[in-house]
Amino acid sequence: MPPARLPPYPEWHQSARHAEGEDRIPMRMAHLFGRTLRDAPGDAELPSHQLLLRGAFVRPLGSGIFSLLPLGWRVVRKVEQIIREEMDAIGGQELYMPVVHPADLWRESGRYRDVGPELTRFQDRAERDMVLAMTHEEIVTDLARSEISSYRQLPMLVYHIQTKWRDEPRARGGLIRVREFTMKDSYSLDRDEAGLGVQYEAHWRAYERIFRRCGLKFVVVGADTGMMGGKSSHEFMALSPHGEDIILLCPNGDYAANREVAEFRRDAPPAEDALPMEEVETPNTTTIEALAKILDVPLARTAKAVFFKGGSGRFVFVVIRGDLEVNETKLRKVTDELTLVPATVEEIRAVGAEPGYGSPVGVQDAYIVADESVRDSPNLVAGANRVGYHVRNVNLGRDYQADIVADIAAAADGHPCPKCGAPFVAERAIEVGNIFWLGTRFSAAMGATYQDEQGESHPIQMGSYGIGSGRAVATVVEQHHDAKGIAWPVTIAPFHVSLLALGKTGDAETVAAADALCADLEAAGIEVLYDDREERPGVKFNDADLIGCPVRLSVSPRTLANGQAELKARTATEATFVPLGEAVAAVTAMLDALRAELSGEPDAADRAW
RNA sequence: CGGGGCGUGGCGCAGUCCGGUAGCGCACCGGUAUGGGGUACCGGUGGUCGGAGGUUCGAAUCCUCUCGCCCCGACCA
Repeated sequence: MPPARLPPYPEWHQSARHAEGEDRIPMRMAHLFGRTLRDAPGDAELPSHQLLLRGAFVRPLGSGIFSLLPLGWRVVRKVEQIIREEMDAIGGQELYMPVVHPADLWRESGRYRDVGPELTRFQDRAERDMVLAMTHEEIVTDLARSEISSYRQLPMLVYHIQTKWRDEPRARGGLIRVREFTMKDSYSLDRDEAGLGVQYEAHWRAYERIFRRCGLKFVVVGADTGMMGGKSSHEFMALSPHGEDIILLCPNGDYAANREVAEFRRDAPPAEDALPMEEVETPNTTTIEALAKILDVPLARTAKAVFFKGGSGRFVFVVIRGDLEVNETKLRKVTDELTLVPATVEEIRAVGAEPGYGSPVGVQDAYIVADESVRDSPNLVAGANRVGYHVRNVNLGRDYQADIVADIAAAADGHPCPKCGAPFVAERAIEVGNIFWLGTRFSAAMGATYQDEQGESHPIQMGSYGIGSGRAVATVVEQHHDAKGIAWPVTIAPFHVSLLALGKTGDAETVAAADALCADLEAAGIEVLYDDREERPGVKFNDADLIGCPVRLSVSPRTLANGQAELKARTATEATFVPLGEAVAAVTAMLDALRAELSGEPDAADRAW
């Protein structure tokens, strides 16, 4: 029966959750919303996914949709607070923008048409077209054109931390790739490219500080601009064997790039005189490897044909040297196709080619794209467009013409760095942040202009800069865990200290000592997760290791016999004992030492690139 | 979207091929002992087997349709 009215203060201030005399409620494990799991759900594969589920940080609601339980939400908020501090430090102003947008704004920018089904479109009750925000360039640009009119107002930097929705074709990897997610997006507004350059660099530095403060090891690489358009983009890639992206790193630090855009040095093979074409019989030889073997030539002396159907309907016929792979991102760019899908057998035959024996010689109604490698390599073996036959000594220019000759080859581990020639190291990585040089891509399309000193109007130079906070949290777990569980960097841990009351349940002396420690720690500004449950010590130790607070403090009849508490860092192998009266000071010192390693300043341990 | 796999108490799984009316471990509740690395034992609560339809005397098991989830690929600020 609900009360008719509240009893007078202070009685109502006390609840069943308050212990005698308490004026605030500690976070007791017995009342933590969300319980830890001994076994991870069977469909979780990544360490971060398993541990965040087992530790009661997140729960799935649907494919790529998660609830954040109290522990997980605390971590995310701490990451976001770090982001806020660093954004504010470079002049950012936080604001808030809607997640539902009128489609007309997206039509103005052109993205309503250009972006695929990952943009969710729907109609409201009045049958107006709407979209769910996957990012907010249109809204910022719309705000800018009404709020900004003079060069005197620039430069400007606004940012927001909000939910976005992208209907990914395939969510995967737990929190690494989700459909509903929170990200920080900032948008810079400048009068010219020089100003944009300053803000681009400021973000670069701020991002380095943010990720260092979160304890992430990362590298910055050049990247594709994708659906954002624009001129330049860098990605902040956290190294992880479970990363979706592959990045190529020069061991001398001269170059680092996402495989999607990575260039590599092409050493021109020795010149040869073009020899006459010569057809050879090659039965059952539909792969380049088989061809090289049967004719006993290196892969680099063969030309491979790869067939795509472009979004425009064009048949794209790619010729590349046999030892290289096609990079579809580069190919999309040079062909100006938004999408490329592998061509079907019927489509291939329709242009006069034969799957497995394809050659650009003699095909029709095809857009022929040749990689630089086939221009520079004479006398290659190509297909004969006829089952069971290939042709030796095929030469671009003499035997066929290409519509474009360009770099469309995928860089790979061991390829030479374009700057210094040293062999690349390929690493898997997770993209935790990116910065985009948009230029006037949106402002020109949407009419966001300012007037200069002469009264002339110019489009605003824009940049956009994103960090996925949930992905960053999962990535930290990928980099900071062991067989027992998570080991949070102190800067983003859900609580600073796991306080364990061990020994016989209800032992008055232990409970009193632990209660007192809890109150003293909290009074010192330390966040405590207090394990007061009626559980065996092993259960508490295992849960503390799983949840991963950076410091563990235990009291039990055994430690109290010496007037001590046991202190252990999550990552340490051995515990130490401290007198009860010095426990708070010892915990504070340990936390300070951990914080000192995560100041955001460059560290000698950071890798050169 | 193509290929593969899986949906049985909160979690992990068995049972499905060879229909007979649901089982094990963990968790949870009560109890006894224990009390520093997921302790032991006793006694319990909880599911009608993703959903719909069909075959059958009888369906978790067979058939049809459907929904959802995971993995690989395609795709992806």
